[in-house]
Amino acid sequence: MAGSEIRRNMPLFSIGIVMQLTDLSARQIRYYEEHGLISPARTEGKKRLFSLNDIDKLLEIKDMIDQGVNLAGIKQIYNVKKQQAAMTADEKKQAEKMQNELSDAELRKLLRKELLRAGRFNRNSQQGDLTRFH
Amino acid sequence: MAGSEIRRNMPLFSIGIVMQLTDLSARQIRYYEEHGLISPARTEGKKRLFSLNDIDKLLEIKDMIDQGVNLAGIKQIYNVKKQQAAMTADEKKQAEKMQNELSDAELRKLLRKELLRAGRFNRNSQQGDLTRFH
DNA sequence: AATTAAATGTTAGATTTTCTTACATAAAAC
DNA sequence: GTTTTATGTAAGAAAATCTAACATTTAATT
Repeated sequence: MAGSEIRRNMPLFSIGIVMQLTDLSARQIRYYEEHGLISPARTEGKKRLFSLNDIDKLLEIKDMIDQGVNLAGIKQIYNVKKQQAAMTADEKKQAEKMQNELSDAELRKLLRKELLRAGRFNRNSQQGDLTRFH
Repeated sequence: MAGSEIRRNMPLFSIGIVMQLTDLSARQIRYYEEHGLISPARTEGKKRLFSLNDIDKLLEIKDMIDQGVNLAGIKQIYNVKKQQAAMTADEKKQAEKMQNELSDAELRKLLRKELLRAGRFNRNSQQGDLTRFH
């Protein structure tokens, strides 16, 4: 599953298509980029080109937005995910301990407010559903 | 495999991307369309939007061109394919018989000239290879 | 070999899409 | 009741694509 990652990161789609596929406005998509949630590639002429992964992520974001999570929350979630992905198995155990003890105050506040608001969360697979497209 | 057909026919790609993916010039792509080999969708503003199937077909065309088949030959090949696809099993038997007897002169000429020029043909799977992209 | 036809390149001007920036507004947070 | 957040909207510029025409090269025909 090495080549598949490349393929899913290949910049292929113009913003117009992504709008249709995600039902997001151009404004929304650019705003999410502005806040670092996605980083679509660019053509020489600076037009955005989105990958399948970008679209997946936008669908995830849309889901979270629909569930009332604000951008700050979404950012934190991605930060957490990223850290976890970068951690080896036993680093994770360490982190779990830390999480339960002295995680920084702001993160705790956010996580409590955004994530623990009912079990509406993790209900669905961590991944935006793009199976209908390819 | 019903939905997958829909997905593969979904108009998603601008001509710029298709150029990169196929290594064909815009002129070539438009020329092949002009001659009915592909029929990409259009945006409201008349810009072409290509599907995965369109791209596959262009890769097939490119292969055939590279092998020295001219557009007339490619057209015939698609005509034959299309007919075959539209035929039921026993219609096919019928057709095989006919093929071996009284196919029209021009088609014979073309097929002999273009198709039977060595076994360079059918060497590769009938399908443009797009696996690297999705 | 000369001529015609097929396939592609190139250019020009028009149109469409996307870009950035700025201001406007509704909803949410404080 | 302000501020902040998320999104809408508009304007002007830049990029990508469009069609149509003519130019060039390669292949086929006579």
